[in-house]
Amino acid sequence: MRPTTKDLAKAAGVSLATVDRVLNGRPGVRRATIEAVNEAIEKIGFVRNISAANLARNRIVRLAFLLPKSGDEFLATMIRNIVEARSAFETESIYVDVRDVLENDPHQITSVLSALNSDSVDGVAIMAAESPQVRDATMRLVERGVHVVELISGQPGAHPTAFVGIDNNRAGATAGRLMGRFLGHRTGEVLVISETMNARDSIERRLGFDEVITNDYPNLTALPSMETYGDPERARAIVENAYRSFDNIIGCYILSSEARAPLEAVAAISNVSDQVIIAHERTRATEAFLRDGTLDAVIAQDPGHLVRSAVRILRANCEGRKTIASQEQIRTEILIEENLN
Amino acid sequence: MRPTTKDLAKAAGVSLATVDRVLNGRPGVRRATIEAVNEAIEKIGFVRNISAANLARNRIVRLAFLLPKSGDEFLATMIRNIVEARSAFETESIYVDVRDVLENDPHQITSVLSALNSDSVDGVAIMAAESPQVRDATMRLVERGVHVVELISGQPGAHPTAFVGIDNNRAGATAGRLMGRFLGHRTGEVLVISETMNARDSIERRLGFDEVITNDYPNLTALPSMETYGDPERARAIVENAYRSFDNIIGCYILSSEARAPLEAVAAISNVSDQVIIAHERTRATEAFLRDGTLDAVIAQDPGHLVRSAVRILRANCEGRKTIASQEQIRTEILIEENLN
DNA sequence: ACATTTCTGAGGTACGTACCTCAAAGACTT
DNA sequence: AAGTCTTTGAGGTACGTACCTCAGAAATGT
Repeated sequence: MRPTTKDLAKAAGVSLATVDRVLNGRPGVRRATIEAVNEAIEKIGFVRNISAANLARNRIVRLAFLLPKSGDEFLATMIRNIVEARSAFETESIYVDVRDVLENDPHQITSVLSALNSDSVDGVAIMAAESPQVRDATMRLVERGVHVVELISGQPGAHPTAFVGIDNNRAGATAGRLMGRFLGHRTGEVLVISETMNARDSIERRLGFDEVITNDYPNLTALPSMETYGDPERARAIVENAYRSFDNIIGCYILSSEARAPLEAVAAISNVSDQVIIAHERTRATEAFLRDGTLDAVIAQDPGHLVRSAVRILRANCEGRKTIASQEQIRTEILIEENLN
Repeated sequence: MRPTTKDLAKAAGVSLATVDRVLNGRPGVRRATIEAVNEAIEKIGFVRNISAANLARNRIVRLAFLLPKSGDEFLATMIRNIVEARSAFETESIYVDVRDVLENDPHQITSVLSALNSDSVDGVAIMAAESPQVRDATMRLVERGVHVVELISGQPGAHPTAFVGIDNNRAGATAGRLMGRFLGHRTGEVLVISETMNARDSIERRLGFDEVITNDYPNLTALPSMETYGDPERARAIVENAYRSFDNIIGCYILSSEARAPLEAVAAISNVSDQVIIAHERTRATEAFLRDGTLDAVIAQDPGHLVRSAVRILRANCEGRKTIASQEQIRTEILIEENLN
């Protein structure tokens, strides 16, 4: 049978109260006694019974996801994953709340963050474009005792908080490699479309993409990033303009998570079967485009994994536990038609 | 505050004892009463406190992994993942045992399975080549009250047991598509190397591969499968023979999980940079070959995910719970150098 | 109306840990 | 040696569920 605190007390030659003080880091125990208890823990292989601890603590974990407010299909998928997993979380006394934050408004994000404190929430997963204000507000939130993970796009600088997401430089490089290999020896231009190049993740993807193309594929010319600002009209306009200006576009890399509008514009204006088109994130739209051959590959991260990973990390932080590192590594997935499931 | 069984009893207008009978499926409750309790559960949103339940039950879950005994690096990785996750499992009162089963010996596997019963183990994850004997033994094991999942390669036929692994047909098709796209318009032969073509997974991969090559790449000829029988000497011999017999080999697909020996043979005999080489499973060897450019792509399934998924499913089965389906879907991953983490 | 069976209630103990109080032992200071 | 401060022990209650017993109520059959 698994040893209990009682066994531990006996093994360490101390009382239950002292064992309790050591286990829960309470004051008033001599260093020598603490060490004796720790040695006994090693010796008898004591492992805290989490069920009993949770029950005794009667503690719940309150988490919040702060997500941009946008019609983005990828975001909708994220939210769906959170909602789907919610009942499973509640089973473990984890209550997850989703809050919309205005997109691209550091001021509003900051005010939301400032309103949070450890009385109302134990952990927060933040998905926000980088900005000094957001970063500072995050720091202060951490100082107020709230655990934080950064989701998908991290804030720059020294990180006291965990990051949950893929390495965007690597993701861009992956896209670049596939573009180069799928195009073979063909010579021409590659269109690069982004919602905005102000976001850290877009910049990193672009850098990774360019590095591969520049180094290994002299036959390809990656055009300057064109920004849609999330506007389908504008997307269509810049795509039309691009295909008018360049007469040998043989590839297209859409590096933001909302691929639908740019893809539809490209499909409407050019012959997609002559081009290699690569986008990001698995959504209903990108899946459909993969299946009908419009898209050649999708670089994706699993939203369900992102959500569960963020929750696991926050919970572990709240309870002072460690996580299985390999389980929290978000993979940069390559999707083609054949491996959709 | 979260409602407890006491609240539930009050809401349903019955006693705690009756609530307990309903919740744990004990006999001696009228149908009408059961329904009243279930309605009250819905109404007040009662969720069983798992911590308390586990504590009260004081029940542990004993699981066993039955794995082939082989020097296979992929298997070693699997075992490493099990061992690494073990302490995290023990935290949740799950005890995992790993047992070696002789490879390719249905008789021995069957005798091991026959020796198992619900007194010594609650759930078993089996990884074994298909055979009628193993299948029957599995069925009998299930009848003795032991939960079973089939790992990586499932037994054919009607499945009362869960399967944890990828769709090998899809995996083969994925390899075929990448082979075709990476080779572009080049014309030539593609070598296909397998440890054995008796295993279900190998056959399925081959079928998926051929379907894509045959339908979409008339410029490519997939050669008949060559079997190494796990013998490096033999691997070298058949590879040498292949490159002597065919003078225009431009691709190589290694479809079994042990890619090292065939890869080394191919690298020693031919010029790998002129060929597209695709293998399965992420191991130290395939990672190194991806990094040095020998391998062009790897089709993989995450061993850590396999292990955790098998354990989660078995545990849920033991406790009569459901799992989050999407979490247990093992992805067919495409790995190139750029997305190795 | 009776006996019999089925159903329900009341009450208890147990699981292992957290957290509390109070007393007492020990260490240290002057 | 007396006083103060630190450390330890003993004992308690609480968390929410599982599982047990036994008595009594309700439904069923004759």
